[in-house]
Amino acid sequence: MGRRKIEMKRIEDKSSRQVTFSKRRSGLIKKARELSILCDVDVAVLVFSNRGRLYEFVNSSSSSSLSQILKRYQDSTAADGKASIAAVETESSPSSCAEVQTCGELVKSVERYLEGPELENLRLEDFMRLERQLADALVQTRTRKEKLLKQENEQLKDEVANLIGIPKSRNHKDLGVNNLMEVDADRQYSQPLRTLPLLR
Amino acid sequence: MGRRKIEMKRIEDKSSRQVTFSKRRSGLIKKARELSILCDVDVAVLVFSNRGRLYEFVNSSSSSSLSQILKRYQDSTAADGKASIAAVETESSPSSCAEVQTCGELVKSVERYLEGPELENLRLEDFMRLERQLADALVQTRTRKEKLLKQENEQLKDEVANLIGIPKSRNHKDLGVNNLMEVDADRQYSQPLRTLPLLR
DNA sequence: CCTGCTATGTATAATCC
DNA sequence: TGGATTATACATAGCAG
Repeated sequence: MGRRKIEMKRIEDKSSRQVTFSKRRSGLIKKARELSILCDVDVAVLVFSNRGRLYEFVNSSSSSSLSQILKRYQDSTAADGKASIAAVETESSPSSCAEVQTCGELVKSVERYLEGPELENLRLEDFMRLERQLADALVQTRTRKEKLLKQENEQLKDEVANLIGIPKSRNHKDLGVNNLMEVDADRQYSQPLRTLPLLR
Repeated sequence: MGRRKIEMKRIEDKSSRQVTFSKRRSGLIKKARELSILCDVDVAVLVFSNRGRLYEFVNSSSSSSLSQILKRYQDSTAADGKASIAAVETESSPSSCAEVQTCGELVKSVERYLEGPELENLRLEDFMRLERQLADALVQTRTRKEKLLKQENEQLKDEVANLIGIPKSRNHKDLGVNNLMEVDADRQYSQPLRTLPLLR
């Protein structure tokens, strides 16, 4: 991009490194702005100079959570290098869904193949393994999903049966229906039937 | 930068907006990587697609506080319903393999949906999402795998052509073959042909 | 929907002031 | 040290398969 091609390694000359930093930094931020505008997406760029100065770009329409995080980061660095930010406790959901946890574990181990430090270059072998694991995980997910859909369908059927089959008959029947409705609400099911087309 | 200059405003055509997003996103991340290397500084780029997917670049030598913040950010976004899926372009293998790294992070964030603390009871919705993510990851993995197989096949063909087509003719031809072998070794291909049956 | 190609528009390394 | 200039390398918009 300049008079001649440069090697992709740290520029040793301090002066030209500084010049390049300045030029490329503004170039990067310009690109980020263009991307966010052209494609209507949220983009954030953070550049930390060696002297600790932070240059950033965050498009304005960006979700508040992002800017909050960045703000929090700035605050924390301004105040104290580490510490101060509330740690997010990660605690897996205890019981239920053995299949799911299996799936999660599968996925976890698959992840290691791709991100493990020992793999400088990813090998074909790893992709073969990954493919199998993902396929398995997918099957398990589909199984679980279908089970949920089935449960839901049965509940809905009961509900319909109650509403249509025995209309306005007894009060305690209506009570039963209401209970089912409550279950649905608890589980936060939404637009259940619209999901069916995605099954396969 | 293309056949003609484009206006700096949202690209209305959905298809070309998607294409531009893909191209410019990778361009931006490439620039970020170059800046971090050439100038020896910490750089982070976060891009959120409209579908909620997160593509990011963070140079590996980045100060722990930065990566911690970003990691924490990922967790927080994974936790809320909006589902930003992390697709990290990690430093590990410098060039190439964007797809793979994307896949790895995809898998990682999918895992969060299953193990995240905020999900007391897993919802149908989550399984729908998970299914899609796994399917995507699977497709990406297959794509990458097939690409590797293709490359490898061509190299092997060349090699065979050199060995059979021009047997024992010239020394510098043999040298050519050796070079190809070295490429194979570099990329750590292993047991190539045994993988074929699993292709589909 | 991708993948690849090519003509062009941009970014920028080197240079000059 | 900080711009301005220029020759090149690079990124990418529009197409084609």
